[in-house]
Parts: sequence; C-alpha cells; structure tokens
Amino acid sequence: MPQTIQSIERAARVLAALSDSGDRMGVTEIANKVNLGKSTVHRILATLVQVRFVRLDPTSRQYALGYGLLQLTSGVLRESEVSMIALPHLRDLRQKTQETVSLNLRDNRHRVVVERLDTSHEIRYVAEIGWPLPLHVGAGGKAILAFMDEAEVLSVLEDAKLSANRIRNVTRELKEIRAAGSAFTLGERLPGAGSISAPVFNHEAVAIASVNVLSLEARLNAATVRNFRRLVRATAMAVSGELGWRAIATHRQRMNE
Amino acid sequence: MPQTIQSIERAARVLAALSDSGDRMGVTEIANKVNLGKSTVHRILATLVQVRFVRLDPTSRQYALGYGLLQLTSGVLRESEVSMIALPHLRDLRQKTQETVSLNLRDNRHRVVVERLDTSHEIRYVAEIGWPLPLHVGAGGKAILAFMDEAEVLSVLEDAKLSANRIRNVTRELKEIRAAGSAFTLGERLPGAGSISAPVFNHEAVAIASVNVLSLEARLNAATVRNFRRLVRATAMAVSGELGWRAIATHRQRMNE
DNA sequence: AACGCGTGTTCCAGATAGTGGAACAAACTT
DNA sequence: AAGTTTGTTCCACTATCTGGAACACGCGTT
Repeated sequence: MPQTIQSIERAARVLAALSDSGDRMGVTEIANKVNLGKSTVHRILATLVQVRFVRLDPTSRQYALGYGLLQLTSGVLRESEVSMIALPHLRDLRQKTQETVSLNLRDNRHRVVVERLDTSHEIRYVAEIGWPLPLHVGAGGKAILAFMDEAEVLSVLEDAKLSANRIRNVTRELKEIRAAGSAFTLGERLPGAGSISAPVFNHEAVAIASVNVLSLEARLNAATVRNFRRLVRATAMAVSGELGWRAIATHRQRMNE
Repeated sequence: MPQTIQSIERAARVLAALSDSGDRMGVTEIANKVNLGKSTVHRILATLVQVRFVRLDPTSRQYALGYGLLQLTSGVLRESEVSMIALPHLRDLRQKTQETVSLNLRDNRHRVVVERLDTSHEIRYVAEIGWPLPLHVGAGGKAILAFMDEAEVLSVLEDAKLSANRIRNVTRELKEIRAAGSAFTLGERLPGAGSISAPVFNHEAVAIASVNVLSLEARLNAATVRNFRRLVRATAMAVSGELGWRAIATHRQRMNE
C-alpha cells in the first residue's frame, strides 16, 4: 500500500459502520464494530461532527450520518454528466416499458447504480444505490463487461475467482451480448427477477455505463424480451449519442491506427 | 476546539473543494485551493481514492468525487425517518399546488433541504440540496424558528449578527407566524420568488422540519397564498401526526404563551 | 436514596504516523 | 528537442495521533 493516511481510512470505516447499521449508534458500539479504542473513535467522531459528516443527538448522545454528506453527493451527480444526460431518456424508457429502469455506471472493476426510476415510487435513494456490484453478475454488469478490453475482462473474471469453466461460459455469453447489442439475464442477482440491459459509450467509444430494465421473470415472455431489448438499446444509444459517441467515427479510428 | 484530528479535517476540506468546483481537478489545483502542500494533498487523495470517496481518472490524472459517497447518502436519508414519511405527502402537495415543494430539516442552527419535488423535473439532487441555509431567512427557515425556544431564537439571531432593530422585526414576524401556523415570504432568499411554509413537529413537539411550497411572486395573489397556507399546514400536520405528534396537547401548550 | 454498572468524555506520556521541502519522473508546450 | 508544468516519491523531523487509565455522568436496580 503506497502512502496512505490511517486516520482518514479509519474515519471512512466509522462512516461505513454508521451507514450500514442504518441507525444511530453510541461511541462504544461503533468502537467495537470498527475494532478501535473508545477514545480514538470519539476523537474521530468529534472531527466528523465538526465537518457535518456526522451529527450528534445531544440528548441521547448517539451519532448518525450528517447532512453535510448530501452536499457532497449533489456534487457527485452534478459532476457525472452521464446521469444528467440520461435522466430524461430513462423517464421515457420507464414510460414505454412500465417497468423499473436504472442506470449503472462503471466504477473501476465494479458498477454502481446511480439512478433508479421505480415504476410506482419515482426515484428514491434506497439501499442499493451507490453500492458496488460485480461486473460479471446481472445484465447491467455484463452489458458493460462485454464491451471491455479482452485482457481486462479476463483479469476481472480472475479477480472474482471464477473457475476456468465458468470463465469460459461467461466469455461465450459476452460474445452473444456483443452480437445482440444487449444483455438479458434471469434471476442472476435477484431470484425471480429478470433484467435487460444495453451499454452506453462515451466519445472514446468505451463502455462506461449501462441502461437497465428490471422486471419479473413471470412477466417476461419472448415477445416482451425482444421488445425490451429494442427499447433499451435505443435508449442507450441516444445517451451515447449525446455523449459524443459516433458509431462510424469509431470504425475509422480503428482503421487509422 | 476540543480534541479533533487534523488529517480528517483536511480530507473534508479536500472533498469540499472538489464538491463546489463541481468539476474534476488536479493535485496542485486542489492544493492551492485548500492551502496545503502538494505531497500532503496527494497523500490525502490517495487515501480517499482507496475508500472510494474520490475517483481518479487515470488518463487525465484528475480527481473527482467518487461513488462511495452515494452509499453513505442513502444511509443519511434512510436514517431520517422524516423524509421517508414526508415523501408521499409532498407528492400530494405538489399535485394539489402544481408548484415545486420541498422539505427542510433543521440541522443544529441551520436548515437543510433534503427533499425537493420539482414541478417539471421530479426529484433531482441538484445544487441546493444538502447546503446549510440560515434559519432566519426565507419562509422555510422562519417556520421552524418561530416554534423554537425563545432563548435559542435570540442566540441564533445574534449569531447571525443582526442589528437590534432587525431582531425586533424578525421577532414580531415570528409571532405572526406562530399565530397563523404558517410562514409566507417574498423574494427573501431568491428575488422574484415567494415561499409558503409550515413547521413539522416530532413526538416531543419540537419543530424539526418544515414543508415548503415555492412559487413566483407573479403567481401569488392573496387568494392563492391563503389556499397554499392551508394546504401546506395540512401537509405538515399530516407528517407531524405520523411522527407521533398529538395536536391538541401541544397546541394548548404553545397557545398559552 | 444510595449504589453500581455501563456509557461517554478527558488526560497524558510515548512513539507512531503525518508532514512538507526537495528531488525525481512524466506529460504537455513551444 | 529543450523547457515548463504537473504528478509522484523520498526522507528526516517532530508535530500529531494513539490508547490505556482515570474521570464524570446517567440510568436502572436494590
């Protein structure tokens, strides 16, 4: 590990602990969870309170995540032009499919759900949002994976400790996805659910995101799947287009190299 | 300032810098903005990248806020039951008013917008969300302020360095708000805009939030304002009710003053 | 009421872990 | 190809962080 600051890592661990407990916690409770002394945790918390990443209920003396974090989040989303561009298209897609739609962004060797439009509930910042998911599970991941460098794909799959056999299977599947331009999986991540997904390309023609439709296995007959594949692809391409992706240009680039 | 950790404070400053630049930045750029040496900032960034609070574009070598922060934010909102309870009521309110509605939460001596339903654009995490706003400016703040401890109100106003004269004015205004049960301001925070707001009480009958309708001065004639006041109050009370507030008991308490 | 247990908070001496200048490397600019 | 800017690494110094232990507070029990 090259040059890295312990206190900050520890502060992050404290925040994570608060996040996935989903509830307010006391000092010792946190201290146990992150395996640090009370005093250390207390000092960390005092600092985090000061910068409004954590808030302290003075009566119960319990700590919870603070609103200062919201400030940062708005920055995350503003910065990522993809989600801003995609949003209207996602609405359109939801309208047409009457299903939950979402946008996955690639984050290094994972993917992250950054937008989600629920059929009934509109967008809501729930559990799943922000959590890193593997690239090789679920249509949303595979749609991205299928259009990555072959070498990189392999290293991702090996990192995930898949057997040689499964690697072969996934690789074949990715080939099919490339041919079809969209991915379709059933119950891979959530039992009983099905997902159709297509990749979004940026101006350099790298797959940086995927547009997804989430539905239930029961609702997905062959005709519906075909229809959703078409719609998802159209949406993804519209977004890619706005990001400056030129289908033809990419070909030319390859020739010139 | 009691026991606090420098590195963490500094890390927070780096994150803040990235947030309000709204764009990706280089090491030296950040270093200048936060007044620290390059090496120090570099180390901080390396750590933040590791915990996914920041991401590094390897080709451009520029840093931006990372998706790990989204993970935390979902925790912030999940933790705050108020926003979960309020959301359906806010939708209702938007439907009835056809205006932008929002929910402000009190955060110590400030308030923070945590939810916002735009008339046209649905909920979106934009600029304003998460930023701390003063309690004594705008209807959304005053609606909360009006139902706080008198001593606390005074200390808030003094902290804001208001002249004795303006303090008197605001105090009288708060009295009116208490009597009406809702606040109405014109162009106080945003020129040309108008806002109507009512407080949300928790089970201990303390004002922890406010429900707001945002409109334009041009659209707000006397009749409309009266109507919005009614609607906003009804919404705020519905939310308060679900939070365990009992109207009659507390109403007496307040009115007896 | 007094007692004890479990919390949260503060203190402090020791030493680890962070600091920043300066040297190095890499990447654009001219 | 030389020059300039920006990112990264090194390293000795010591300021800063650490964690055990002592203190203080609140709460439930006897």
